[in-house]
Amino acid sequence: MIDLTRRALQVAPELLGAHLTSRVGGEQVTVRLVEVEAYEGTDDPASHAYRGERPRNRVMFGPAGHLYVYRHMGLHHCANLVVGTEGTASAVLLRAAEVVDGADVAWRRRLASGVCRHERDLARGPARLAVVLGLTREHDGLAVGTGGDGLVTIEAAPSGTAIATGPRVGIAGAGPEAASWPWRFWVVGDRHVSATR
DNA sequence: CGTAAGATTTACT
DNA sequence: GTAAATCTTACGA
Repeated sequence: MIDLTRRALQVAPELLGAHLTSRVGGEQVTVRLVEVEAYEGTDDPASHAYRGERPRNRVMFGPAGHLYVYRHMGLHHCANLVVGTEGTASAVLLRAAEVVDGADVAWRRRLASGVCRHERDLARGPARLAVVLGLTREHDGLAVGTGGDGLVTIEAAPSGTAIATGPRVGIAGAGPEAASWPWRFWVVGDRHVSATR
């Protein structure tokens, strides 16, 4: 199993290929993570925790293994897995995944709050992934189980997944330096990785 | 208290 | 390719 008490930069690549199961809302969906980004808290200009603890981001300052879910652009939700030790505000943004179980539920949720044509786009992008998993602000702070128990659980990937790295997406406003750091990780060649504009 | 900008997605020209 | 949707948080006055 993955040790979530290390910093995001170290945990993020290990989450690729891992299976995440959500039983939120009484329905089960399992995805295989194919794209994530690391955010390092108060030292990272692109992190929501950069300017210190706030009501919205307080979960990131807590212990590892909890969800940080935020609302973005009024309409969307994005989910992070809080890692690191208490007080570091380290987190990993879940950007894209492949649905491996509960596809019927995933399709229903996506079509209910938007449009989706291809299986490839089911969970391709952080907000889409949150929809598929049924996660909203209500689930901010929810504990993530690592032993198969809980509303949301995560299961380590078999090792050997080929990984690529690159700059994070959509953080130009945080400055050119942070925007250049290769803190985005994805599975090489996987079609479910999100498109970058 | 008012305003600006945002870890995005979708629709339209 | 470009813009609109939509609302919360954050920051300045």
